[in-house]
Amino acid sequence: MVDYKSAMSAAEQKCVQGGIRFTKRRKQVLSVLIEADVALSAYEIAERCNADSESNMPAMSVYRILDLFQEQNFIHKLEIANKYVCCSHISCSHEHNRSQFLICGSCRHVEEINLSEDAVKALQTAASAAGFSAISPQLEIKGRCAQCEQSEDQAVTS
Amino acid sequence: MVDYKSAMSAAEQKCVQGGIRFTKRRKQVLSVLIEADVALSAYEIAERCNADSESNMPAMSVYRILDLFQEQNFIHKLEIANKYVCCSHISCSHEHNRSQFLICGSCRHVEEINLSEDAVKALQTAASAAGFSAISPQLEIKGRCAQCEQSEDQAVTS
DNA sequence: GCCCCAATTGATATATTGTATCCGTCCCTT
DNA sequence: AAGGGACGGATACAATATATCAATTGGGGC
Repeated sequence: MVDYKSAMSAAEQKCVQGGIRFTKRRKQVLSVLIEADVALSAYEIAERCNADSESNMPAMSVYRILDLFQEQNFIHKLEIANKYVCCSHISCSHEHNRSQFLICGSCRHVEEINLSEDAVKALQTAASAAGFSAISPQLEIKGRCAQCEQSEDQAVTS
Repeated sequence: MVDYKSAMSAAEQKCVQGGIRFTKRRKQVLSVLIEADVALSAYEIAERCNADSESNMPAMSVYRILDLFQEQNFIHKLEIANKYVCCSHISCSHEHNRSQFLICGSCRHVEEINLSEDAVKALQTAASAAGFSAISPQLEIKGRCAQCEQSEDQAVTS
């Protein structure tokens, strides 16, 4: 995952540089995403914000903050799962424009992977041939995680 | 797109083989998807079914029929766009287990493409390394279509 | 032909995800 | 201190999807 302190301070720094406030609300949301070991929906984020404190985080605010964080490249939205994850490179200072996610079609478990340059180029070439000028640097691939594969095997053989 | 008559008769035949009825409702939904030149949401399908006839197609029925059609490989669900398209190989008799879609992040326009075997293999290899036994044969790639790219250029330069 | 059973559809409710809008508040700049 | 823009509160609502149970239909065996 991501180191909590370095991620939070990196985010704060980037906000300051961008003329954006790193408010209490925003800290809450980012904290939840950093500490989560799974992808979370907007409403799950709101729940977790409200779990241990008196704060009442409305889902509306979560969506607004998630939009902002996506613009700032702090997080990724997984559109196949309708869930959100902290960018694993949030504390890096260099640019990182590629990220690929494997999403289990059964349990929605998410893994971030790194594709080879060649694979990405092949995708881009195919896209260009179809008139798409650029593909998203973020790729979502649906599959089946090892655990779900195993439990299905058991179900079949039992 | 897909030839209407051959697609409908192929679907009917496959239903019979599978012990499934190819009912009026199901014909309606499949017709709409074959004749549509774009991906449609479930509620858009319901609207189109109800547009020109007295039939009152509830969204609930559309979802049920879409589920069935996905099992039968008549259609694909584009999870990034929450829309549905007719499988371009619905009238083929051979097996076809791969399909890849480009989805424009701006206008949600969809193109079906064919990736090279090598590209698919590269994806599968990366997935296996991350513990995913198999990736979905259906890949969705978000990008930007030529038209949206152009209109954004105009917006920037104007 | 008739009856039964399973598949299909109808009908209704509700969950989940996301957007629109308007206003109040807070903080920074001047 | 005042003006103004960024931020959040509150509310409503749109869009997508699932759950559940009852009614109907249609095909196969008698």
